[in-house]
Parts: sequence; structure tokens; C-alpha cells
Amino acid sequence: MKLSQRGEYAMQALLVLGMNHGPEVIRIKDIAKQQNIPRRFLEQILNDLKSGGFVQSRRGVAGGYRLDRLPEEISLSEIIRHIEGPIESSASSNLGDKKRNLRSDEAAKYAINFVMQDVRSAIVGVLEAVTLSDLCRKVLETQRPIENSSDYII
Amino acid sequence: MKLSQRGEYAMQALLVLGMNHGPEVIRIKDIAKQQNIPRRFLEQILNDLKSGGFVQSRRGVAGGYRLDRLPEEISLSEIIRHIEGPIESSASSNLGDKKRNLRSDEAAKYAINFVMQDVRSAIVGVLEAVTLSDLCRKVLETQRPIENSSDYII
DNA sequence: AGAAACTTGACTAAATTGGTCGAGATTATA
DNA sequence: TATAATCTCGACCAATTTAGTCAAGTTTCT
Repeated sequence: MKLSQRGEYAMQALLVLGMNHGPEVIRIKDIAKQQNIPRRFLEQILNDLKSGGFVQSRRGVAGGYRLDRLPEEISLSEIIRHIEGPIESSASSNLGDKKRNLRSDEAAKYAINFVMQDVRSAIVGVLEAVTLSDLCRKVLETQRPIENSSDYII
Repeated sequence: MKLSQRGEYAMQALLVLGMNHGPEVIRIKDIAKQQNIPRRFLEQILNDLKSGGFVQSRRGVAGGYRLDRLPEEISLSEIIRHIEGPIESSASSNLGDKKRNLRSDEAAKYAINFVMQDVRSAIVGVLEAVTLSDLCRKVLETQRPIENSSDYII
């Protein structure tokens, strides 16, 4: 399971918007610069995220992007599903409900797909549980100068 | 998480060898025919599986392939790792142990990678727990004429 | 000797990935 | 109202990966 470059950039961009969550809008240029993402490529990606309902845009001279939903209501599974395509699908071809009298190759594929479905469920399970806001918190932990990052009791 | 065609074929081939596990050897041609896999392509794949230590081969006129290990000792994670490349790696780039004073993009990537590592662990967790022998059993269940396949108590 | 099988490595076509680019539409502001 | 800054849309492109194909060789059974 590797994130495509496109997917990683999308995450990074959303992370920036999540960190600066508010009514103001942030320019593509700034996101691209801060995250070191090719500008033109990022345009595409943000456009895609817009059509997916993750971000809003404002055109014109004071234009830019901002989140269209609260960071704590955007799960990573949604993002990845939208940007990389469905995670759980691509499955069970179409041998409907027979499951009996399958040809050898069908039986093999069915068995293989059965466990791959478990794999996909596991992936979704993890990604579903993490929100953009969780990611933002993680970044803050990483950047906060000293102190511990976790497993510490005051 | 989608298996490449090559990966699926490898699984299918191993499944055939697993179902016919024994001292005798099975010809590429037969596997290809039974599983409807392009013969020439399958040659490549079996060769690769051989170099990975999953199967043995016998050359010459009565040649063919057989498993090199017991089906219950081959986990799907190993197969996939060998055929599709490492699952867990491709991670944590190389920002060693600083984790402090990261540039914004490093911090973002770090956070993203953190959760992707969880995803990969989940994947491995599932695949590690399933052996080739489990897959074979699943195929048998699928093919056994009537009766239930699970959730039934005698 | 000959046929049947695996072996090896090169080759190729199609799809995917990771971008780039140009022209247009919008909008704040001087 | 002009203009500059910004998003928008779709076409384009090069590199890589994927999915095979192929030819020539080696091994082994009979």
C-alpha cells in the first residue's frame, strides 16, 4: 500500500488547509511553496479536491482555497477514496451469488478475493478512524519545540 | 490495495500447486490451462516464485513444478512481498531521528507516513495470518457441492 | 536422437503516473 | 474601468510500470 505522489500531495495540501482552518483563503502558490509541490500539478489536485467537496475556492485576485468541511469531519479514507479511487471495490468480479460449481479459476480467484477483501477492510478500518484534524494534531506534536509528544502524564 | 495481475496469477498458480501438493510435479501448461493464465507469462512468474524459494522445478520431459515448502508454512504476506515488492518499506524516507525542527513539508510527510505505517501494519497483519493451506481450504469449501461452508455447528 | 519440458533474457504494446502548458474566466483594487 | 492576480479547464507529454510475447538454449525422459 503506497500512496501515489498525487495522493500524498493531496494530503499535504489538505493538511495545510487544515492547519490554517478558518474563513480566510490560502493561495495555491503558498501551499505549493510551503510543501514543495509543483504548482501546476497542485492546481489539478486542488481542483479535484474541490469537485470532491473537500475544499472551497475563491477566484480572482484575493482568491485561494479553504476547507469546505470541518477537519474533524474529514476522514482519511474519504480523501484517499476520492483521490486514488475506491479502496474496497475492484472486488468480487461478478460471479454473483452462485459460489457453487465454479470453474477452477473462478474458485481460485474467489478465494483470493475473499482474503483481499479482508485486507481492504483492514485498510479502511485504519483510515476511517483518522481524521484530518488528527493529522493536524500530529503535525503540531512534531513541530512543538521540546516537551514530550505522547505517553507522558502530567 | 489491488493485487497486480501478476500477483493474482502467482497466487492462482501456488493455489493449484497447493491443492495438488505432493511429490509429483505439475506442468506449467496444465496450470496455465486450468487457471486460464497466458502460458508464457506464467513461465516468468513461476520462475520468479522459484527464485523466491516457494516452488521447486524439474526440467526435462517429465518436468514441472511443485511446492518447495508446506502449504501451511507459506503465508500470503510472504508471497505478496516477494512478488509485489515490500509492503512495509517505502516508508519514513530518511529523516532519521530528528522529528524536531522539521520543515513544514517534512512535518506533513512525517504525519502522513505515520498513519500509512499503521495501514501497512494492518495489511501485513491480515496477510500474515493466512496461509496457502487456508486458501486451499477455502477453495475446497467453495467447490464442495452442497452443505454449508461455515457458521454451522454439528 | 528426439520430443517435451523448464530457463533466460530481450523485446514490445498499452496503461498509469507525474507532471506541463495555454487560454480563459473571475475578482479586488487603484 | 483597466489590470494584475488568481483560480479553471482541458489538452498534451515523457517516463515508468504492467502485462505479455518470443526466440534460443538447456535438461531429461524414452
